[in-house]
This record gives sequence, structure tokens and C-alpha cells, in this order.
Amino acid sequence: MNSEFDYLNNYNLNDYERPSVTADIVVFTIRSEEPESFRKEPKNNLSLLLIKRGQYPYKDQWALPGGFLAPGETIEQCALREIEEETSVIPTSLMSVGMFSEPGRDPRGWIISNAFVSIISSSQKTQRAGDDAADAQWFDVSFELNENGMYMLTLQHNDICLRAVLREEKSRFGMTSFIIEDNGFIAFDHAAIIARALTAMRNRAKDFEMIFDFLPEKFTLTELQNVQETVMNISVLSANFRRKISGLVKETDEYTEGAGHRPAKLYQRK
Amino acid sequence: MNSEFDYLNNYNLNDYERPSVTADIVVFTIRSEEPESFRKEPKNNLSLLLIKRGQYPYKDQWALPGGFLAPGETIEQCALREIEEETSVIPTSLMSVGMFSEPGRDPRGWIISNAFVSIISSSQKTQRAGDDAADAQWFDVSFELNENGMYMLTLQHNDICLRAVLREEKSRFGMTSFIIEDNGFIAFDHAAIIARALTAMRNRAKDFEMIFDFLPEKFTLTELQNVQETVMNISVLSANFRRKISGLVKETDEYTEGAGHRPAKLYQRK
DNA sequence: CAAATAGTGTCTCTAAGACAATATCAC
DNA sequence: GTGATATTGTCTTAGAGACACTATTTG
Repeated sequence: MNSEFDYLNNYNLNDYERPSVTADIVVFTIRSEEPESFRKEPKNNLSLLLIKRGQYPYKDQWALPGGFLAPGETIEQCALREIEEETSVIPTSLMSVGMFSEPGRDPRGWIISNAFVSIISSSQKTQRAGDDAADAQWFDVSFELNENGMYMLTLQHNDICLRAVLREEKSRFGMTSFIIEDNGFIAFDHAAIIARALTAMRNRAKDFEMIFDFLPEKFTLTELQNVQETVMNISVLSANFRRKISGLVKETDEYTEGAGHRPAKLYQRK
Repeated sequence: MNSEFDYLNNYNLNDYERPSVTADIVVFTIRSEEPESFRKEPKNNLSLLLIKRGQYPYKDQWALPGGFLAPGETIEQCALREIEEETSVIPTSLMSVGMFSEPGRDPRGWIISNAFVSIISSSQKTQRAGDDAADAQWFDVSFELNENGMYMLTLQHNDICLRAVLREEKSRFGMTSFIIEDNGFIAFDHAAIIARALTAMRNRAKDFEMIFDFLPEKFTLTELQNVQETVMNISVLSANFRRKISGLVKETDEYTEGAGHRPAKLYQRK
């Protein structure tokens, strides 16, 4: 009983209670509405993926895709596996936005969740999500601070409208946290996860990070600008956007065509 | 068997294997060396807390403070509890730097860890750590990129010198990851945790975040500048530092005295 | 030509970095 | 006065934001 081998052989993790661990993923994409005129550019909407729950708790309500961490995989692999199961698409990017471990957050028991942001580009068409018969749907996102200092999170899909109310919690440093005042029929604490994910993504999008992931490999600068504006819910002058982005992209010798106006050069990420 | 109550009562989380979950904390502080001349300002060192392991695995090697998540607490509460147990100090700030869940990272079994950065200010003297008889010691930190593209992490306490070699792993976005080439006798994957923690803290310190936590409530601007320089391992011009920090601090009407040179005004964080 | 987007030039203002100069204490 | 740090001023340059202007395609 003195060697490391003996010690580890007799070490029993079952002596301690253990939580179940899940990965929940906020999968974003950008969807375009049909333009009124053939010349006009389409209007973009930031959307996220929700799954209709088929079981208790929160049966028939909408929740983030996610699932339990399995032995032999990392939490990132778990997140990617769950996204693929729901969308049949493997996203190229994944960002952790922290752990949610508040006791009582899941009525089924002691379950803690690592939350992620992931982005599916407009070129990666997903069969499984979006079919009107399916239980996986894209919801248009709106997230705004109202005059009472409350954050309103609105998720909309056709006539389904989920509207959660959250309050920002000041923490010493680290990730911004949100407290749910009204979950708006979004399951579990997922409204708070979505709020944090949006905040984290918008922070990144300021420095032009993550915005490339919404687009195919080749894109026009206007498309890229539209992504940033849609994600951050702002509007910038194209001359300034082009100047600032110029160091992060490289030209190709291809152009768009047949758009009813001057063709645009296609760029790639540098 | 149709109601939510029945469903939850018969729901058994034990059907799935579960990992043990720990919080590991990189606790930083700044320690001052004695100046050569009574007039000179002391030289500052960035230090972090390591615990000498009394048991296998990695017996007699140095590891980060940390421990298992217990039922009824959040992962943040767990981290704070572990810091308090080791230092008898409750830090005012805590930042998550992500999950470490690589299978095989812990020889004892399936154990995943949420890593944190925490800061103890120079005014919060800790009895338990630092006593030469104790198993908890402050190690001076050096973390640099060498000419071969490898990151060298050096931790020093008196004649103990731990030197790990790491490689940066490019990930699509999110936190920077490091791969351990040589753990330098630092237990588990803690060298990679420390590397990520340092990177995250330095990124924050750029915008003057977290640097206040190293100091007491009232401080001189030179002290604050020294903290930023020590944490980031850079050197800036004081005139420019003062201009940039001016919006984040407020004056008090107190001054330092008896320092052998012009007194400095004390400031508070705004 | 009209509609619509693509792309360039330039003015102003702010902020960052470099550096010079002055202020004030303890001995 | 000397040594050391504290504090202010200002020059130059880089970058952001605003805005005006030109270019190019399709119906």
C-alpha cells in the first residue's frame, strides 16, 4: 500500500457525489428575408437554434440544443457532437461562455452546464433544422436594454414569440451574468445562457472576430459589414468599415454578377 | 406516469456515468523585493500560489489549489471556498478561464476542471501561505515566448525552480489553448491552466481591468502603473499611463509621506 | 437613363506614444 | 543641494467617424 500504483488502484471517486455535466450550445446563423425589389439587398436577421422539448421537465417548451458529457470526450467534442446531431452540420468554430452551476437550475437533479457559442455559416445549409414539421427551429433574435434597465430577449419563429426579461448582475470581473426575471417560456436557465452568449459574441464582433464564420469562404465586403451590423445591432459607414477591415482580408480576382448593380469584388479572410 | 411529477420522480441520473468536477484556481498576487536604497521603489514580482501535494498522484510535486465541487454550491463558490481554505483570505474577484476536460488529464479517473483566476491584494496578508514550513508557497512567475515559438513558464520559490514548456494551439476562436511539451514537474495539466490564466489576465490588464485588485483601496498612480507593468511584463511612460487611467480613478485628499522624495496623491478606483 | 450598390478621397477630431520640463519631498 | 519620484505640458502621428464624390452594372 505504499506505491503510487496501489494508491490509485484503491482510489475510489465514488466516495464523492458527482454532478451530471452537460454542454448547451447557442448556435447562431444569419438568415435573409426576401427583398422587395430585385435590385435591393436582402434584410438579414440574426437567428439561433432552439429545440422543442418532447419530455418533462419543460415539456413542449423550447430549449437550447445540448446533452450530457460522455466518458472519453472533451466538453468541446460533446458540444460539437450535439450540434451535429441536431443540424447534421459540423460548425468550424466554438467558444465557451462559461459554466452554469446554480443549484436547482435543473429540476431533474444536480446538473451543471458548460455553455458555448457556435456559428453556422449561411453556406452550410442544414436539413434537419427549419423544416416546419421538425422540433428544431431557427428563431430570430432581438436583445435590447429597455428604459427600466431590464434586458428584453425576444425570440421569434413565425407566430411563436418567446420574450424573456433579464437583469444584469455586476460581478467583480469575468463574464457578465444575467438573472432571469421572466423566462418567457424558454426552458431551464437558457434565457440567461443566451443573454451571456449574445453579449460575449457582440464583444468579439467589435474587433471583427467571429463575423467571418457567418459567411462562406468568399464574400463581399458589404456582406461582411452586414454581418457585423446584424450581429451587433448597429450601423456603420461603409467607407470606415472598409478601411478598418482591409488588414484582415485579402482580395480574390472574382466578382459578383447579375445583381442589378455594380459587381463587387470577392474577398477571403487573411 | 403521465404527470411531470411522476416523470421527475422516476428520472434517474444514475443511469448515466458522471465525471467528478473540480475547480482549480490560479491565485495571483504581487510581492515586493527589498529596495537597495531607502529612496528607491521596491521591485515587484508577479507570484502565484502552489500547493505541495501530500498524496499520489504527483506526490511531493506542486499543484494549483483546488478541490471537488460539492452539492448545493456553484462552481464559483467552490473556487472561493478552496482559496479560503488555503490562504484564509476571501478574494474579492474571480474570473473563469474555461474548462479542462481532456480524457486522461487526471490519473485518478474521470475528473474535469473549471479553471479560475483570482487575485489577492498586497494588503490582504495571508498567514497560511508563505510560511516556509507550509505546503503552500508563492512562486514568482515568468512566462515568455522563446525563439523556437515555445512558451517557457518558469515558477520560482527560493531554490525551487519549476520550468514548463508549452506550445500554443490555434483554435478557431475563444480562449487560447496551450499544449504541454514538458510539464516541468508541475502536477497534472496545471502548467497549461497557468498559461491560459496568464494570457487571459494579461489581455484584461491591457484595458486596466483586474489591476486594481492587486492593490489596497487607496493607492498612488505609480503603484497602479507598476502593477500593470509587472502583470503584463511591459514598460510604459508614466505621463501616458496617467492620461489613460485618469477616467477610471478618483482623487482622495491624502498623500504618501516619508518616502524620501516628493509625496504622491492617493487615488481610489472610480 | 434610373436604381441601386461598389468603392475612393479627404476633413476633422481624438487618442496614443515620445519626450521635455517643472515640482516637491527626505536627507 | 542631491537624489529620487511626482506631475504637467506639448509635439507628432495614427486611427476613427463623417461626408462628399465617383464608378459600374442591369433593366
